[in-house]
Amino acid sequence: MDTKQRILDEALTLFSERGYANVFVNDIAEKVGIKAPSLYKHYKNKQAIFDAIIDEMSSKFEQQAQALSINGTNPTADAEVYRSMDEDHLVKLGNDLFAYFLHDSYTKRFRKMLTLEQFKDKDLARVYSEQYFDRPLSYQGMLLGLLVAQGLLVTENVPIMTLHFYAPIYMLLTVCDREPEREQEALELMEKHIRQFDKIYGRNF
Amino acid sequence: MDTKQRILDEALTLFSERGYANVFVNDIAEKVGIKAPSLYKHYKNKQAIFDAIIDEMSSKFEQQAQALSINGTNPTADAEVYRSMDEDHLVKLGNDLFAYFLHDSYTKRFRKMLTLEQFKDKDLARVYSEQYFDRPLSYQGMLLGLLVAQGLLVTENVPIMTLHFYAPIYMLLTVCDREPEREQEALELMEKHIRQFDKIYGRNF
DNA sequence: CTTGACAGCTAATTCAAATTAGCCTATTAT
DNA sequence: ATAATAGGCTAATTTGAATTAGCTGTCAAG
Repeated sequence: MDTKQRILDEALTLFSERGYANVFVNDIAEKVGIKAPSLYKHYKNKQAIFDAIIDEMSSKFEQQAQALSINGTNPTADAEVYRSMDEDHLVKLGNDLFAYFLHDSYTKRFRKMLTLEQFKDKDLARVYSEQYFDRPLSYQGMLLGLLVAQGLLVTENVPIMTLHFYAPIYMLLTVCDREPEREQEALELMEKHIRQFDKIYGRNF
Repeated sequence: MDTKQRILDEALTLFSERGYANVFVNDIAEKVGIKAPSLYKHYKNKQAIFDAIIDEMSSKFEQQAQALSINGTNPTADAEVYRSMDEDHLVKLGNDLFAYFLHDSYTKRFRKMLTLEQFKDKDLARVYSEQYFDRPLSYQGMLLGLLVAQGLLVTENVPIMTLHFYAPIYMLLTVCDREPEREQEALELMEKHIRQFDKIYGRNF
């Protein structure tokens, strides 16, 4: 990985741990293995590093949005995959989602960084909400909607059902971000949550 | 309010908007209407102001824990209140909870401040989780447990049901904290959430 | 082979923010 | 009445972090 990229990577790590203001260009340089002034060969200033991270993100999200969709271009094709969905499949879906959000290094660091910077301006607020509220609800709503269409889940209100599916996952995720030692506990709650979700919304027979 | 207290109050406001590191003692002094060096007559340094806020909080929470319990010392007395609980009562319970968390000035500023400082150290992480995860789940679990005992709600797993009740509320709250202009939208989702919650867990007849 | 751009370095420089020094006044307790 | 204290002020001082200046070696292109 070239220096320019390594700077972003190390900066992201530091920003996610301490927040922008508590990270010094010196810290970043040190992690990269160069001296602070050398950073300026690659980025105009500290803010430009931050901005580059946000930009890089935005494009990675585009890709990710595709990748998460198992067969992105054709939602009805996904339906095949879920035709035989049962509780264990749903648990797996939830666990995978949780594991991805929780352990994907890039995702995790970015989320933590945004958590610390979300109130700085409207743009960052927007990015956070998009990424961790609107988009997941919309994507999962689509998936769960397929299950409803299949008759595997029953509800009159898919968006609210989706909220019921996702909100606990989101909340447990934030717990793990701030207290990683509670991950096991969170995973157990996760599984119970999904099993109960399935019991509640599953076709009742 | 005396100066010492006003300092805490203005500092809390600023910390909640910008985070500790982005607030200068000068800013605090200005809001209070004194010069920066005068702050040091009241607090040893900037960190001591932050610490005092946290301490003050912790004690307010003690009180609050009592206040929230309608009849704190005697849970079974609460049961009376809820004997005739129906969907509209539940909506009101949720709305009140939401409105309190969202609009109580002190609570709101403190929550936002903690959001920005939660990764600084284990203590702060603990305080956040206690206040916005463990305690609400435990308290609401108690209340919802009463409704289950009354036969007004049905579940085999009260803690998970409580998660289903609270997690969406929490999530919508964080949305409003970062995008206050979405409050209306959040309130509507809130109400739908609770109505669906009631439909799901309510006795089915 | 030599030139220019790239990416590093050390040594300033700048600037802003926290804190301290030392003075003044008003209230309060003796 | 006066001495002590509390709480304010202005004017330093200190510190530390971001950035700039300007030098150097490397390597690829002509």
